[in-house]
Amino acid sequence: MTETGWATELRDFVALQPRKSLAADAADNLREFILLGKLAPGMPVRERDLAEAFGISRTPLKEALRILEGEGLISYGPTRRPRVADPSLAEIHDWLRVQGALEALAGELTCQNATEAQLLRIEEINLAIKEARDTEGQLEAFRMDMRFHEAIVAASGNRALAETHATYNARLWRVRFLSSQRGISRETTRREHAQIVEALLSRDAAAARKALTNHLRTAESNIAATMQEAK
Amino acid sequence: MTETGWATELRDFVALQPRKSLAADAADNLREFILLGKLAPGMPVRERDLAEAFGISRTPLKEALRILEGEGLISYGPTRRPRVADPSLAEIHDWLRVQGALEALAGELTCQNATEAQLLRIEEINLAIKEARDTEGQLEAFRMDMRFHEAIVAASGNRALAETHATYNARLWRVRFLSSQRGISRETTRREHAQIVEALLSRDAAAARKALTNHLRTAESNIAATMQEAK
DNA sequence: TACGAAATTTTGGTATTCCAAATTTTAAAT
DNA sequence: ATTTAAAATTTGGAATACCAAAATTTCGTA
Repeated sequence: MTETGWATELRDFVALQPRKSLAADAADNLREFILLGKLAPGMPVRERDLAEAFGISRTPLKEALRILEGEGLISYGPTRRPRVADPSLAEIHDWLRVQGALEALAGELTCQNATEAQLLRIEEINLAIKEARDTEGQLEAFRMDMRFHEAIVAASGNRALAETHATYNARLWRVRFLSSQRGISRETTRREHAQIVEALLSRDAAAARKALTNHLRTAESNIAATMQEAK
Repeated sequence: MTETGWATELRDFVALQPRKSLAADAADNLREFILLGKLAPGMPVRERDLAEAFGISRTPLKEALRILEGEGLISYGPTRRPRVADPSLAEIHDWLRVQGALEALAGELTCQNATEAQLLRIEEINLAIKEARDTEGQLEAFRMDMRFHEAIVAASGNRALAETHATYNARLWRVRFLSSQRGISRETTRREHAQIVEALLSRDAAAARKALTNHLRTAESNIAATMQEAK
């Protein structure tokens, strides 16, 4: 009997997502390690050790390092030796400015293009953040916060924007997480998120741009404060 | 005799620039090929053939493909087979929006941070564009135009912004080049460039943002027209 | 002739190996 | 004890070999 119907359909569906490579897996795992601080910033990365740790050869591991280089999590020295990135405050400042511009654009586009359902989903996530703060741990609440911003960018309908934004999110994840741990300005965050949601729901592009830009500025000073006292 | 003085200094200086790898070279060459249209958009890329053509093995060539993937010049299908990217008008539209946001930010930052010398250099490049249009060929004039925008972004002093902008430049290079070949709206370009330079020289951040955003809108409609009639 | 299945070829992913550059260690000289 | 040169080690870059998945061709059957 020739295969037909749902079986074929399911197989095609599965086939649509590119089969994950060892390199992509390693990149995911390594990213997690770096973001959670299990690999200290500035620490040299030895390909052979890491490859052995992951149980893969150097070839895919090298590729994983390249991926993370693109995300700013791994940096290469003048002699091509990789190490865990250790961005200065000035670099992070630069990243936040770009991230701000991207989110501001996302806000505008989302006001224009998002479906009503997408906007409601954004509002929903924002409400879930508060709950997560109480019921789940800090980390889960932080993850929810990231998802809030991702949802806004996704709703813009601009795939390139979403991808570029994602790489900046990766670079900034750790420092933003540390900053959020300080627990300052919870009330400020709540208010700024409310402003963002309100602007989006009323599809006021200018207000959305303003609210998101302002939100990033706040993040900037929080991060600066965090890094100062960490030093 | 122990090596000292200028010899050591020179060696250290040379050592500072990362030795370029075969992969980086191949990426440069391949990028050129794609941008000049010697590899048609949509064409499948066979690693073995290309590696042989470049006289290198597949290992560094593969890496070169990854680099160009990051720049949007190579895309991978569901079965991990690489091909020369063939962006739709919708995708290009998305890219231009992001590029616009990046340049708008660059305009703001340049007004704040650029040295006087950098601003004069930007003005100088803009003047050189007109000359190149007469004395040199179209391609040289186009390259000068790219340099104009690069100089603005570089003057912002934000390295991450410059890098991200560069990747979008790479993606958009070919379609912008084709669009510029149509030769329409030379006068419009001249006027818009003048507005940009004026805003920067007077360090009027709001005006710079506006002028650059507007310039990108113009590029957008030119490109749309070019692609329509090419189809 | 048209269709489909099986055999063949092609292709990218990965492991292994070798090599040159860079780093570290060792040892000798002052 | 300090410095410097040479030897040994470590490290990333690149070539090669092999494999499984995918695409193509071949060939038999209706």
